[in-house]
Parts: sequence; structure tokens; C-alpha cells
Amino acid sequence: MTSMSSRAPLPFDPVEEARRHWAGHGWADAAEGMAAVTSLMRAQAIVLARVEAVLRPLGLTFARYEVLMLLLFSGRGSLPLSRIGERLQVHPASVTNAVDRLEATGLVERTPHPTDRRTTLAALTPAGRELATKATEALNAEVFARPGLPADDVRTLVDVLATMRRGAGDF
Amino acid sequence: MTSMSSRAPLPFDPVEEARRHWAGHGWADAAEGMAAVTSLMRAQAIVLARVEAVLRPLGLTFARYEVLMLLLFSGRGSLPLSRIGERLQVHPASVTNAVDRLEATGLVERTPHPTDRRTTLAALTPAGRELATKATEALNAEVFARPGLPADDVRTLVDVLATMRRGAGDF
DNA sequence: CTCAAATACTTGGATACCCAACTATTGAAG
DNA sequence: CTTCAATAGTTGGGTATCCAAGTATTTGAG
Repeated sequence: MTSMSSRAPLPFDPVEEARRHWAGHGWADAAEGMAAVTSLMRAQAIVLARVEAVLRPLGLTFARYEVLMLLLFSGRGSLPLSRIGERLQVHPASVTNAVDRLEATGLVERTPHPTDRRTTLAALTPAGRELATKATEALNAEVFARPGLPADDVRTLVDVLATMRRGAGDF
Repeated sequence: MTSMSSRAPLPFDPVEEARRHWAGHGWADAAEGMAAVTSLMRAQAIVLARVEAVLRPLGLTFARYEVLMLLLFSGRGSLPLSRIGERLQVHPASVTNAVDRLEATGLVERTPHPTDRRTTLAALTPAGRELATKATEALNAEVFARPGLPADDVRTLVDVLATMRRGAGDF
């Protein structure tokens, strides 16, 4: 899932380094895309590590935090597992797993769908609602409010990634 | 590790949606950072899925592909496991795991370090070298050459992410 | 020189995620 | 209506990643 303890910085940008190698191997036309993909992976790992470090003391992982927030923002605090998977872009089996654990710690409850007996709803418990709020306040203070980038760059990043996601059929 | 089969697009941008909720809960000051983090996670998942889909038929995962490429670009095609972990930003245990599997499929060999007996080197085999090249050509053609973004945006993305990574101590 | 601290790697335990396969329901075609 | 395809969830199997702890070796302090 995450983290990385906190290694020492490299003396050079590994993405730049890889780009040079790509060019040297006659792959120059793909070098820029490779750089984008590699940057994305590394940046995601770094951010995920920061997020998980904040959530760990609260007994949460990012995956479970996302489920909690989705429920918190849903009208009645409950959703079919299938909707959760769609929204979070994860496999149904991953939802089963996350809800299992949230249920085991009393943050969520499974309840039957009123009309469709195939469907199971995940419903926030009061403890789940409270923890979701507390976790968000911690994340806001320690990560989201300090993205490690100037505000302009943050907006640019969000916009470019939105373009990419739209093109990939995320929404 | 990855993928997602290929769900139907959502009828709205979930990141935008979350931003509205953040504002509505009095967390407006952290909304932009939240959007950046969430976008990054989703975009990474999408790209990783594309990459893994290309590598799967070759019997590789992205983690192992990265190890192979690192070795390919190193002078003699061999590196201490510790260097691999530093470069790829992963825990030593993850390197052990990846090298175990690469070794089991004959793509890499463990050899003792000539002077430091604590250290183990991972060395590319001819098969490993060949597969690394073939996998790169597949990735170049199917992913890196079509990042799903205009060239300008790709460059912007790489630059912004480099700024973020530098600030986070990636290099 | 000796011994404690640092470094390198592995192992065991845990979480997350995917896929394939399977059960249960619902829905739609005939 | 009956039947078969589609939908919802779960289970079992596999990979990746992390952390904590343990072994081996090297390095540095005194």
C-alpha cells in the first residue's frame, strides 16, 4: 500500500535521467510520454505516503478513508457496494475487502437493499461519521492545505489531470 | 496491483464533486489540495492499468519492468539491490520480492558483490535484456507515444510534477 | 584493536488490488 | 411465463508494498 519511511534524496532527477536513456536508445518520440508516466507514478507514491502517514494513527488507510467519505457525502450515509466501486474506480472485490474491514472496526454496517435483494448497502455508523470528519480535518491540515506546490501550479495540475482523466473515460 | 477492467465513465467529474463537498463543509481552504491529491491518485490508477495491460502478455508487471530497465541502463547490467530500492523509491523488502520473481523466470541473476559481502548484485541475463527491450517497444507504441494529452500539456505535467517531487525530496 | 552503530538483505505479517470463478437475483426476450 | 443474459457480491489465488524484526558484514569511535 504505501509509505517508504523517508529515503535520502537522489542527487539528480531520475525522470530526466530516464529521458536521456530513452533518447539514446532511439526512443526519443516516446520519451516525453515515458517521463509523464514515470513522474505520475513517483508523485503518486510520495503523496500517498504522506496521506497514509496522517491516517495511520487514526487506524485508517486511504482506501478505507475514501469509502468513508463517499458515504459521508451521500444523502443518507449509505450506498450500494457497487456504487462505491464505480465511484472509486476499484474492483468489486476491493470494495468487499474495504467494507469488511470498516465493518469489523464498527465504522460501517452492511444492510440489505430495500427492494433489490442482490444489493448490499454500506451504511456509516455514528463512529464512522465521526472518524471520517476527524480524519479529514487531519488531512486538510497536514496534507491538503500544503500540497507542496504554488497555488497556480496546483490548479494547473488539477486541470491537466482532469483533461487526461476525461480522455481516458474517467468521467 | 492494478487494472480495473474498464468501467463505464461517470456522468460527472468526481474530483469536482468532492471539491464542492469540501467547500460545503467549510473546508474550502483545503479543497484545491484535496482535488490535486485525488486527481493524482485517479490518474495514476488509470495510467498504471494501461501499462500493466501491455506488460501482462509479456509476463511482466510494472514493478519488475522498472527493475529490468534500471539494470539495462546501468553500465554492466547489474546493481546492488540497495541501489535499486533507492532509485525506485521502494522498500528493500519490495526489491527482494521483485528480484526473487525476476530470478525465478530467468530474467535476472543474483551475484555476490566483489568486495562487500553484505551486498548482493542483481544482474540482467540475456533473456532479461531482450525482454526489457521488447517490453519497452510495446510500451512506447501503446502507451508512451499516446499519453492521452496534447504535447504541451504533457510537458506542463512533467514540469509541475518535477517541482512537486523536488519539493518532497525525491531528488 | 575492539565493540557498538550503521548498512545490506531476508523473512514473516499485514493491507490493498486485481482477476477468475461462483452464487443469488433481477430483468428482458420470446 | 419461462429462460437466459446481466447485475451484485463474495471467495480463492496471485502480486505489490509496507513495517518490524532478525542475520551478516562493514565501518567508525575510542
